[in-house]
Amino acid sequence: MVDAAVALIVKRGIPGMTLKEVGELAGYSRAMAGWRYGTKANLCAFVVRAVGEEWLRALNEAVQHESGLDAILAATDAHYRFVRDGADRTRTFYTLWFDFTGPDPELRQVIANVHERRQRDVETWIAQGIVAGNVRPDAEIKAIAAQFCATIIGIVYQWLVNPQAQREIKALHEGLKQQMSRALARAD
Amino acid sequence: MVDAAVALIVKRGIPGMTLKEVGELAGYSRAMAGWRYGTKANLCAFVVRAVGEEWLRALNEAVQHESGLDAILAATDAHYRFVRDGADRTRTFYTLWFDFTGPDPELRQVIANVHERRQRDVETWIAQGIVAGNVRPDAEIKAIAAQFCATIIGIVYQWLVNPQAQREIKALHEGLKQQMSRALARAD
DNA sequence: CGAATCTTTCTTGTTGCGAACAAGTAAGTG
DNA sequence: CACTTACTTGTTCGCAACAAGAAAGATTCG
Repeated sequence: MVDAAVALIVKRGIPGMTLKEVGELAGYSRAMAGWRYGTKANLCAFVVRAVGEEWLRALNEAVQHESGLDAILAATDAHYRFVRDGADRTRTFYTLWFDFTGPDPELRQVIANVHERRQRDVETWIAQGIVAGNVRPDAEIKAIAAQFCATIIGIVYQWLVNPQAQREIKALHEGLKQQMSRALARAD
Repeated sequence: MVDAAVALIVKRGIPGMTLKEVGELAGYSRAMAGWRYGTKANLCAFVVRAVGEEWLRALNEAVQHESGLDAILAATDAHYRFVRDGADRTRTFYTLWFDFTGPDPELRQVIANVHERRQRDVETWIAQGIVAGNVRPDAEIKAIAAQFCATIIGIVYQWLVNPQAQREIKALHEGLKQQMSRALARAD
């Protein structure tokens, strides 16, 4: 069911993903998706949560043994791979993510949660780096973490608008790594 | 008519902005908006172009006499004011902007244009700064400009999701200025 | 063990709303 | 009086949302 929704959103966008077709593509009847998820918004939220969990697991695995700047660099690389390899799911995830900026407070909450979790992870990495001594001690943790998350979102946006430009997406991730290095490296 | 569309999008999001209500809110009949713009997508594109032009004028005015790093800092400040003062129009602009990531190639073109124009402006500022000597000569113009634009978009995204956090939006703009200073300042 | 009921899972039927279009009307212009 | 422009009412089609039913187990009780 999630796969069907992903396929349709990638192909025709959110308005083009009809509950009818999701049901039929999954091998059921017209109203199946509507019955199981109640509303279209619910199905969307479910997809975001499903892919979000997947991504979080992949991220944890990639960063596991790192801390400080290294953790952030590893996370950036993992994000790039996520975009490159899981293109359809990642695209759907972020398409919905951007769509949830609307006025529905419940949907907003879904992304607010993922977003805060993400930002806190980054803050933790920086703080660990300070303790471990491989990050400059006067780094403004919250500000830099927020900057990192903002830039990731901006990069993803570019990719959504222009998926062909693989090369540029790669370059943007590299640029972000460089920027974080400048911001966090000890001035030894 | 544009005002009516803006008001409705701010209040209820894009799906909640119906052509019927736009027409009626503007003092006309049910089908007025549909008749004048043809389709809903057309009306949206029109609004984006209208607000985009407005913003470009304001930006030119703000940056006019600056170049190099100073131009970028002035542009960042202008963007923050745009968010702070023209909240409704700015919000609508970016709400549509994010929505146009869908599969409709014509709508994509609208943002691709604005986006490219923006990025080229930034590249020009940096190049001018190199010529004038107040930007380090080995700065990677395209990469840094792309980074700047990506971060702006990321910042706006945060604002769309959480409009209350004025303080944080301000901080993100300041952080961006700092980041650009680090990337462009001469290493004298 | 087997029949009756209950629950889960899915289907067809229906309603309401919005986008898009068609056909019309009422102004003003040449 | 033709003719254009600016707008309105009328209609169609598709989708989301809901309601009511059917079919296939699972559960309970004689």
